[in-house]
Amino acid sequence: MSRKASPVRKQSLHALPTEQAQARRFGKARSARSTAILEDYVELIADLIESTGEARATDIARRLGVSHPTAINTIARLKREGLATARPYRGIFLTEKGDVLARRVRARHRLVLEVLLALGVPHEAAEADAEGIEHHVSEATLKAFSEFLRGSRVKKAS
Amino acid sequence: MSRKASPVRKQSLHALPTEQAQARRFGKARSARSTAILEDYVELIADLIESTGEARATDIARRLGVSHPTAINTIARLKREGLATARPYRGIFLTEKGDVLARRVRARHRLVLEVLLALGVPHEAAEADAEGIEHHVSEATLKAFSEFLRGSRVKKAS
DNA sequence: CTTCAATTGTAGCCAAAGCTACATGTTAGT
DNA sequence: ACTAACATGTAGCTTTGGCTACAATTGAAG
Ligand SMILES: [Mn+2]
Ligand SMILES: [Mn+2]
Ligand SMILES: [Mn+2]
Ligand SMILES: [Mn+2]
Repeated sequence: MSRKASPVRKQSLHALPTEQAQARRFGKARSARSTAILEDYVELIADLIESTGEARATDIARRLGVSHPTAINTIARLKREGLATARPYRGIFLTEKGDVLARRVRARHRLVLEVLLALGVPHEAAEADAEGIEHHVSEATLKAFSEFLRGSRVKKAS
Repeated sequence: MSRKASPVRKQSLHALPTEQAQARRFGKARSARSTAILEDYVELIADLIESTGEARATDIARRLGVSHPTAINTIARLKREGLATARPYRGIFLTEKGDVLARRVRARHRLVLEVLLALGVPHEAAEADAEGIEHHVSEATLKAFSEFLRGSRVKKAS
């Protein structure tokens, strides 16, 4: 490739996409990867507040399985990005923006999990995989997922 | 939470998993994230070699949408991890280990893509989302996916 | 055989995520 | 009121994955 004028151009069964298309796709995956952690944090903070009344930095660290300085660093990033605030020794709080994001992320998480379960993925694998997959699901895919679930719920009820 | 003996422990509709379970899940997602880029590179290198005869660093960079030093850096990591070798001005080559990984990754990529399409996700969204999702799909999920596809192929043939 | 464009490499920067080790602050219980 | 356990914060390090700018090498075409 490159300078060499492509010689025979043997076509394989799975042809490559154009450079531009492929770069666009990889770029989307990269940007999803870079927001994945923020999403996990706001979702977890919302969950903790809802189920225990507060979200403390150490609890967040333990649930994520990271050291507490790591959690504190990331929480600082949340603050910088206007997603959260903190009152020391009193826990972490979501801003309006953070709360909106948390709701979206939570809805997506549940939907992905339900689809995996509906496809017959065993419970624990579904839970674990959903934690990663959720960050890479576009609106279009979300819509397809919820329509698929509507369908399979109808089928189950018959 | 934390020191405070949990008072009423009001149960919500979606109870939290245990700390250990949740930490295990997040840990898996983190480790998948850290290998995602390696996987994309070996897959792309295999694709380029198969369809054009060689995989040059600049072509890889263009297709990924990153600068060429970034690609070269990551290729250095591939070499360090024993996945690839390079002959300057002659392209990148996969080691046996790299080739094994590339095959697995490619199979997974196709399967994820097919499942998304079967669920009714529009083509371009499916292609883009698959690029991210593929790195977070466990063996168990893969198995469920291929069984689901077998089912839907049968249904289509009826 | 020369040249010049393309490829490859190097240097040096940045931010994000992770870590350990240590320091400081709070508060629950006695 | 004290104090010890726990929460929080700080310092300083690493690796990864980005970038730009510049340098060096190669080889295709004239
Ligand atoms: Mn997640
Ligand atoms: Mn989640
Ligand atoms: Mn990918
Ligand atoms: Mn892929």
